Amino acid sequence: MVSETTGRTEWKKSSRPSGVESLLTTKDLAYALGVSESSIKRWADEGVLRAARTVGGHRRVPLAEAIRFVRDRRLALAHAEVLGLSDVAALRAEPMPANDSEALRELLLAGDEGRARGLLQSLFLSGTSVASILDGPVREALREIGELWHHDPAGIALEHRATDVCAQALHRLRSFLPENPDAPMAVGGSLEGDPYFLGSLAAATLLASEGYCVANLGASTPVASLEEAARRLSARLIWVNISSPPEPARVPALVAGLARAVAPMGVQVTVGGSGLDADALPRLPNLHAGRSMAELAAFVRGLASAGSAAGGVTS
Amino acid sequence: MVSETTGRTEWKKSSRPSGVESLLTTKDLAYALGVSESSIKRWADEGVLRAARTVGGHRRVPLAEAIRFVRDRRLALAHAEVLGLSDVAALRAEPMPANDSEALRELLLAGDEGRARGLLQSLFLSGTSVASILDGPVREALREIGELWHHDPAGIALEHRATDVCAQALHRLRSFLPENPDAPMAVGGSLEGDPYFLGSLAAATLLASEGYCVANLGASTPVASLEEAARRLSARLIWVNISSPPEPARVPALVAGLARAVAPMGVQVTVGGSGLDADALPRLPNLHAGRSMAELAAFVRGLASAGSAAGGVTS
DNA sequence: GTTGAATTCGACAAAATCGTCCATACAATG
DNA sequence: CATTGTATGGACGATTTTGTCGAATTCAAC
Repeated sequence: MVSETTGRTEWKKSSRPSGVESLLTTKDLAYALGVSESSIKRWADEGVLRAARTVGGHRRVPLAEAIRFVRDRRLALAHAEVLGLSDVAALRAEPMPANDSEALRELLLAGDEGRARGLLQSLFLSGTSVASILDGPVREALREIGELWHHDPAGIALEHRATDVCAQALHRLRSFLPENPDAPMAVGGSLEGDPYFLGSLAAATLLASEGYCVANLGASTPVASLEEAARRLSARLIWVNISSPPEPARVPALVAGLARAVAPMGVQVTVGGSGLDADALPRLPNLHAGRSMAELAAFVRGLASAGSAAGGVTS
Repeated sequence: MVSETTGRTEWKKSSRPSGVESLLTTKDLAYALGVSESSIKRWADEGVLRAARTVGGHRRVPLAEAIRFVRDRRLALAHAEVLGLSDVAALRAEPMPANDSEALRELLLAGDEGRARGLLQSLFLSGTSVASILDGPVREALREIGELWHHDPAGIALEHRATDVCAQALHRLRSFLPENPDAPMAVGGSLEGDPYFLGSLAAATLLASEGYCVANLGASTPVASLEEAARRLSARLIWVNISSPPEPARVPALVAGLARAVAPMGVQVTVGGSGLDADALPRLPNLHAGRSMAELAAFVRGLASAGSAAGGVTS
């Protein structure tokens, strides 16, 4: 079930351990089929769609009936992932994990690109913040996949494919975000020699969702290039993702040098990532470390608020 | 929904948040294409435009089918934004060099993400094959950008950003392609230690456009992982992208070993990329080198033809 | 249990689409 | 020039879908 206001995807848990049947509400089925709730109600009342009733009179459509209905009538699906995810749950004879992270991990391990994308997309469309999606399901699922299998070829294959699927999903999320060429500019990437591009892509997606105009330089970008790009594009913000730097000990000096170099331009530098030792960073007025996308989001919101109040940041 | 009087697209406020509907009504599609509803209805009834029906008989056109139709018939888009192609609409604003490669290069150098995406999308929509797009504008523009500036920080920044913009564009192109889970599977990536992901992404996009179900393992993937993924996913084809391998001399042995390992499964191995010395490869029945995406496309079409004619390849 | 927010119900009005028929435009042909 | 064939766009009542509202129900947290 997709909840619009709570912003979470919740799957019904059946009290019976066996023979569970997922029941769809009119809203969920309407969303999956791309029609209005009124139509679902009418079809159920006409009898063409067999719907059960709760004691209070609410319609509930068993998943199997929904699938039969779609197939019999040759209906097109607007959002197959709703039915699809439930389908996985039905096949496994147990509900999909209520936890979105577990659900995503299972889909990624199964190599189910479409439904994995669908899960992230439906989270986004149902109002979950990009920060929550990235800090939650995406980060968790990839961390677990990475940890469990980091040594053998099959594990590497799973991890690489999972990363690609997440990258696809993030690119599609970004295509839903409005673009504003007049928005303040942000530039970023991973440090030179750091091959992980997903952290930087995640930061780019987050900043785009926060209204920035984003230039992602991707993996293995020298700090000098970040500085140059920031200068040329008149960026207000630089993000640096640290995942697997070749020389962790040099990271603090590198980012500190970057922060000092761009300080005269009034540029803020934010650093984050799994490979970052935040405590090792020197304290500079325009250098900020964050452990999560939520923190990055909070920071840029703070910037925006200060800017709109004093006019200093956006000027 | 498209308002007739204002001529603008207005989204229902109570339904899901922003996003393009994946099922189009006749009115929406007519507005997007700048034709009458009657024409849409007629095309759908003739079968040249495959439309699903609602329970009550209203036509609904899946977005992917609408895009296929536009591409096949070389139709102009009057209001591309209705189809989620606002990048294409933005492209119309100002004149471009007649040469697509030059135009793309200029847009990438200017960091104009939107118009760069729009250019590639409009090439796709006007019927240009994915292979031609990749071998032409994308390859040319990136090659020139890479050659001109490969040493200084500004050049690296430009190249990284251009690569990211192209990656965005390819991901969006892929989102236009129909997905078929029953299609033959293809697996691929760049060799271990080779950090360039774009060549692999390009190959994945091309194969998707040729009807394959694609699993892209991305940059720096060990051959053992490619083999394992091919085995697990029952792939029919492996692509290997060679851009900047750490030890070029070992490449022939690596891919030859891969080809031999998967030969018993009847898997074909295709190798390509700017860093490949095709003549150094050993001759094996299931190992193929190609210099361009057009060659890769031709090869897989040959595979498909042979398979459908003799049943030997797909058996 | 009780409570409160979110969801769904039922019924109605409003809007969109259907199928069909016909007028127009244009090119090819005799 | 007249005729034929073909593709397009518009008009129409009938049907289907969608949006809206107060009241009732559900669900999770207390």
